[in-house]
Amino acid sequence: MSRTEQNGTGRRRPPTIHDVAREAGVSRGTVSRVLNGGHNVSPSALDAVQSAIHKTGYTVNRHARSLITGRSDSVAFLLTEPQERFFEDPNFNVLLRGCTTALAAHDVPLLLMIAGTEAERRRNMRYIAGHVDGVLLVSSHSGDPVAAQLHDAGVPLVACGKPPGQGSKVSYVAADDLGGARDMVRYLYESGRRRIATVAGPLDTPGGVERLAGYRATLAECGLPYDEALVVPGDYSRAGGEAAASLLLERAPDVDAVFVASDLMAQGVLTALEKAGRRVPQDIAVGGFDDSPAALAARPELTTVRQPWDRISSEMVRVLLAQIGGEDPAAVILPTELVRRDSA
Amino acid sequence: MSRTEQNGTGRRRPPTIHDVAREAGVSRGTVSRVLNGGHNVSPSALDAVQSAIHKTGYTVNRHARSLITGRSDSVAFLLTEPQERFFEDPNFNVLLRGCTTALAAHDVPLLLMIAGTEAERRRNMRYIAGHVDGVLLVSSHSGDPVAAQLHDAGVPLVACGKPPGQGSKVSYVAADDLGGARDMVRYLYESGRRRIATVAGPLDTPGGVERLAGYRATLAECGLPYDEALVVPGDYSRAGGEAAASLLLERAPDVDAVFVASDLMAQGVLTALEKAGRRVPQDIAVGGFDDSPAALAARPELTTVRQPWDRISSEMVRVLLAQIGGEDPAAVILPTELVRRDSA
DNA sequence: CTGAAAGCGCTTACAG
DNA sequence: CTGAAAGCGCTTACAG
Repeated sequence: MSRTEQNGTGRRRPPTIHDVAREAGVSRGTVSRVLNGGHNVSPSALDAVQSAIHKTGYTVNRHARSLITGRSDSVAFLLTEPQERFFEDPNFNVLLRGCTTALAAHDVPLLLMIAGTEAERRRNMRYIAGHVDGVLLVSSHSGDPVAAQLHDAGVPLVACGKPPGQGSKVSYVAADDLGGARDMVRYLYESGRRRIATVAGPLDTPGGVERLAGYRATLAECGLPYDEALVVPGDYSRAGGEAAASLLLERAPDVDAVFVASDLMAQGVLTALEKAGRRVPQDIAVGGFDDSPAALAARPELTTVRQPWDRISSEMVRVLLAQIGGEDPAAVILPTELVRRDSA
Repeated sequence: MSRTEQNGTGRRRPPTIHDVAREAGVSRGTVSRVLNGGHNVSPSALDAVQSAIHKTGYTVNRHARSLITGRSDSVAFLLTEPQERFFEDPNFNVLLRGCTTALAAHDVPLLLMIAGTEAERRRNMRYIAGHVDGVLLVSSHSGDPVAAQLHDAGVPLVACGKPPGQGSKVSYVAADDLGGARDMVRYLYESGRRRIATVAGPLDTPGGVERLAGYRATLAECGLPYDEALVVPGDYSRAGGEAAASLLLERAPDVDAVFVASDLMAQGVLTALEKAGRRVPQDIAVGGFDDSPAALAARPELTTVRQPWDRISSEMVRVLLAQIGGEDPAAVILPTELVRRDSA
């Protein structure tokens, strides 16, 4: 039975470097050199090998390569979020798809790992060390030890958003939360609003903190007083936004604008305002954050702050691959953009 | 430098089967036998190896194992949907998470592959053959050739929903779409509705066809006439549902119930009915399909047909792993359940 | 039940 | 620029 014939299982035995070498009339070492950049290979040998590769349909056996290089040429996308948030929040999809696509361009497969429970987290950590070249980490809890653990284990890592309490040892990519919040609040001010409230994100997440800081700083810049009654914390969920808005209307019935720290919460805010009989934007202007699919699904469509998800995911991938290649960690902050629609 | 000391890169050199064998005082072959089920190993050797594994912190090098076994011990989750649907439809998240978790229980990593374009599809197909033991396929287009291609390439495969035109050669797991539609339509009938319309799914998808068939059959069983004016096709998107409902109100203003083939479309239907000033469920009852997170986000909350996503994903994984292990393809149909909430 | 040995497909000094 | 050779960490007949 020749090497390329059917074997018993119905799968063909794929060609190896040896088949290519024989076909090209060179040694296996030369074929390998061609595969790895073509350095120290004569033009004629290069040519012969390339057409032999084409003719045989050869593709490298990654297991054999990984065994010797010690690299897996794959990357994990590790999500440490409770189940509900992953299902509800469209931002994760955008990010996951962006990273998958950006990695595919480098021929690097993405292993999806989800750690909703402590047991899953341990299992994933065990797998990561030694099976994956690096990790794209999506996690927002300040209590989450996974960034520190991965860093300590020497695993190349880039987080989406600044991991709390990691100083600058860990790479991350984030939008300019503070600047985005500032743009929105200034926009509300310039459209004549003077009682501007905010539904904040969780204050144990860097994004939540920064957006609130941007709100507060801009109020000061505009000469508006900071009124604690106008600040309500949220949890990035739709239901949380609705509850926050109800509370807000109770505490400050004269509010004329709300900056909401996420589009999903803003959807909840819209629901609460509608129930309360307040018109948006006539009575109360509502500004969101993210420009996620939720912004377009909302009624009215949300004026919001766009996070550049495509760039966030491609930068995460770029920084991670660089780090796997030996570069030092880096933090990347990307600008946001105010998107005007109907809610403010 | 001993084998377990730091090397230059800050990573430790992980223990190998050789370290375990030395520690346990047996040969590497015996260690390997323990690793692969412990057959033909004496109790005392088993014991020595197990504690040596524990002591050294040994984990198998999957690359070395794969090189020799020819298996990768990994599985691809291949999504061939246009970008928008993946972002909008929460069903994908539920399925993706379910499969990830079910595979994790078998220590099998999931490679996420997304093929939105023809180029991505080709790249993924090239990667799959030889790098992955099997594929979980999520794709609904009747024109999609990927199921046939994978099958022809001899790659173990299980689809979510019956792949169009594949006979019974390809394994799949699906909900009982026809039965679910029947339950809903019968429920609407029994609550007194007599002008029951439907917003159907795409008719080039098996789910769309089956749910429509269930609608039609139940009408007949209830002695209601089949009126083409009451049947509007949709595309599983929210916007499509809204458009369909507008059209429906125009064609049949006396409609008193709508069975909508997906929750996301049902959200759009609710929006259109609200705009038209129709109360739900008083004037018009609305029944959805999926029991996705969209059903709970809708106002009023949707009465719908639950697809058992947890079981669908775990069955997909079970059937795929069985097939990788040599079993024949199989089709699995899972029962649905009517979930009563506020919209009908 | 066990060990010695071959070999999976590749990369990489090494010597020329 | 090139080939011969060692070796990555494992599994699996084979002989005992």
